[in-house]
Amino acid sequence: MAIRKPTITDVARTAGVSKGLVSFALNDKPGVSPETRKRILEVAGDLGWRPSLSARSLSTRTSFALGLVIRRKAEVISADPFFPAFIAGVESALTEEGRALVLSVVPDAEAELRTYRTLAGDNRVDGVFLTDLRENDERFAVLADLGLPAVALGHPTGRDDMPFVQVDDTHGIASAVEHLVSLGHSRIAHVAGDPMMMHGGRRRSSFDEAMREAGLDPSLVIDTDFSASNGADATKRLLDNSHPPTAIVYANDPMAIAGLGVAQQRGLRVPADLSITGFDGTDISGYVFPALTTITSDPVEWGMVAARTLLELIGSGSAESVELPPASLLIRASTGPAPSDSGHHAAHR
Amino acid sequence: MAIRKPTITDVARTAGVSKGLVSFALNDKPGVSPETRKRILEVAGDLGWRPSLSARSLSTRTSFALGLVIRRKAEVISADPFFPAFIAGVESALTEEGRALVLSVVPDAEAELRTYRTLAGDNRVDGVFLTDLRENDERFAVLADLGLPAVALGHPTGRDDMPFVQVDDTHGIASAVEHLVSLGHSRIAHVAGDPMMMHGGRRRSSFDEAMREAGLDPSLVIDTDFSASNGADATKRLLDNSHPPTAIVYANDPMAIAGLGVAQQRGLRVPADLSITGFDGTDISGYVFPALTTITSDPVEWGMVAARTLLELIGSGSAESVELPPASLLIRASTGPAPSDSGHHAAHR
DNA sequence: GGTTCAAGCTATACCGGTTTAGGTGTTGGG
DNA sequence: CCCAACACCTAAACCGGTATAGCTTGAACC
Repeated sequence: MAIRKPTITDVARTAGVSKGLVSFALNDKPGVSPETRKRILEVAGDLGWRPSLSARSLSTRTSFALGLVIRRKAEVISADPFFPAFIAGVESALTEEGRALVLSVVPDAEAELRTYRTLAGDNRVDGVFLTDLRENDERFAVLADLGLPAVALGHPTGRDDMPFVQVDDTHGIASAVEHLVSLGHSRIAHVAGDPMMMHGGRRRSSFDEAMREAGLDPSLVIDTDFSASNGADATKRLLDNSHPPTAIVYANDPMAIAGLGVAQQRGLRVPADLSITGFDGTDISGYVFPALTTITSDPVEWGMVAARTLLELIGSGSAESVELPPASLLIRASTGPAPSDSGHHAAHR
Repeated sequence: MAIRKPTITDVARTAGVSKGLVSFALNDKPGVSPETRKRILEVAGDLGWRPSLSARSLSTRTSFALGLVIRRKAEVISADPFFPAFIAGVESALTEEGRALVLSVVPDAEAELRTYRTLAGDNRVDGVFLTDLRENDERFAVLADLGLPAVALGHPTGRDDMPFVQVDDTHGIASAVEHLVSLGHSRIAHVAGDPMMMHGGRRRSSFDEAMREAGLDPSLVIDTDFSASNGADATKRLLDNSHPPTAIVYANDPMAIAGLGVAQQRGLRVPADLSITGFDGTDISGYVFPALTTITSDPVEWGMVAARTLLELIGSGSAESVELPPASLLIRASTGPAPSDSGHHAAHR
C-alpha cells in the first residue's frame, strides 16, 4: 500500500528532462524555457512531488528551520507569559515559508551555550533568536564564532553587528510613573526584574530616570528573578518599611498579581491604600480584582516581526533592525489617587 | 579561518580505514575488531568529528527530532500554563539523546492537520505528541495514514493502538468535590473546559460522578474554552443565578483566578461566601489572595515521561503506556466552610 | 557560408553519511 | 592439503537533491 514518495528523478523521467533541469525549474533559476518550466511544474504537481528536505539540507547546508533557545528553570517557565505568545507570532510568519521552529528549553548558561553549539554544528537551524539579553552576554561571541545568524529581541547595548527587534518599554515604565505621579503619589517603588537581563535593567533605569524627572526619590527598588514568589517577597519587604510606598511599579504581571495578593492579605485596599502597576498586559491581568493597570506590548506581533527579520537576515545576509510601537499604559482599576496621608493606610483624605 | 568540519572521509583517511568501517564503528555494528574500533573512535574524537545530521537523515530517513503541534489561537496561548512546563520536561529527556523538538502553534483544525502532513512529508520529525485529545479526533486517522509514530497525552478513549501517558485527573476533581462536601457545601458548580477536549470532558464527567455520589445535583456546569475571559463570564452567570452556588470548581487556574476576581468585585468574601478551587497548581495560584486551593499535577514530569515513551516507541516500534501519579488536591485558603445560609449571601432561609 | 554566441538542456560530480556485496586472510576440519 | 567458515575489511551503490561543466542547436553577424 505504502506507495513511495515521488522523487525528483520520477518527475524528470515523466517530464522527459534531466533532473538537473527539474531542480532549476523548481528554484526559479534561469536556463529553462518557459514552456518546459511550465510542463515540469505541472508534472510535479500531478505527481504530488515535494522535494525532500533532507536531501536539500545535505546539498545546500540549509535546514529550513529557526531556533529558539529559552533559558529558564522548569519551575519558573510557566510563570512567563511572554514566550507562548511570542512563539505563536513566530509560527505565523514561518508556516507560509515552509520553515519550522526548533525549540530548546535549557536550565542554565552552560547548557544554553552547548545548545547553540549543537544546533549550529548539526546544522539543525539556519538562524536563531536571541532572547533575554544580558550584560556582557557571552552568546554574542559564541554565535559569531559559529557563524550562526541571529536576531536579538531587544536592543543589545553596545553592539551594532546584530539586527534586533525592539519594543521600547522605557516609554511604558515612564508613563506608569507619570500616571502615578499625576495621581499624587510620591513614594513610588519598583519591583524590578533580573538586573542581569537587559530588559530588566532597562526597565529599571527608565524607572530611575522617570522618578528623577518628577523630582522623586528613585531608590526604592528591589531586584527579582521575575517570579511570582520573588514578587511577593519584594512586596512584603517594601510594605514592612517604616515608611512604605503608596504605589509599586512591577516589572511583570505575575509579580504584580502576587504583590496584589500580599497587599490584600495585609488588609490594604488597592488602589485606595496602594496602587499597583504590572507589565505585559497578560490575559489574566484584566480579570483579577481590581483589574490591573499594566503596560501592554504585543508579543505576538513581536514574534512575527522577529521571524521575518531573521528570515530576511538569513536570506540576504543583512536585515534592518525594527523598532516596534512602544509599550503603552493600559489604565485599569489597580491605580488610584494617593492616600492623602502618604504614610500608613488607615487614613482618609 | 573557517576550517571545514571534519567528515567521515577525513576520519577514515586518518585512521587508515574505509569510511564504511567508520560508520560501523560509530553505530556499534558488528564486523569491526575491537582494536580498530577503538582506534577509529579515538581518531574521531581527536578530529572532533560529529556525523552530519543532514547526511544521516538522508540515508536513514530519520530526523532525530520530535514534533509538538499545539492548536491554540494566539490570543489564548499565554493563558495556558501547561505547555511551557510540559515542553521543559520534554526537553530534559531530549537533550541527552541529541534530539530536538520541533514546535508548531497553529490556529485551527485545518492548519493542524496540514502541519502534521508537512512534518511527516518533510520527514521533519520521527514522531509526535498528541495533545488536547478530542472526541472523534480526526488526527488518529491522519497519523495512522502518515505512518507517524505518536504518543497521546491522556487516555484516548476507545483506542488501544496508540500508547499514551496519562495523569488521572478524575481523582483530583473528585477529591475537590469531596473536600467541598466535607466543608458542608451542597450547591457546587463546575466551570468546565472545552467539552470537545477529552480532558475537559473527563474532568466534567468526573465532577458529575462525584456529585452524584455525594447525592448532590451535578447540573450546575458551564462550558468554556479554558480562557480567563470565559471563566469570568461563567462565574457571573453562576452568581447571577437566583440560587447561586456556594462553591465553584474550575477546570483550570486562570479561570479560577478570574472567578475570584468576579466574586471580589461583587463584594463576596472568599471563602466565607464562596469557595473556589482551581486546577493545575500554577505558580501564581499560590500568590493570589486568598491563595487558591487547586489540583496539582506535574506537567514537567509528564513531558519527560511522554518524551521517553515516544522515543521508546520510535526506537523499538512499541511502547508501554504510562499512568502517572494522580493529580492531588492542594488545600489552601480559597476554600472554607459553606455559609450557614445556603442561599444568597445576604439572605436567610 | 562559416564563425560566434547565447539559450536550453544533459551528464555528472557532489553533499556525507549508510548499507550491501564482495574480497582477503586466517583458522579448523576432514 | 584442500576447502569451508568465519572475522575483518573495502569498494561502490545509494539516499534525493544541487551545482557545474560541457554539449546541441539555431539565429545573428560579417
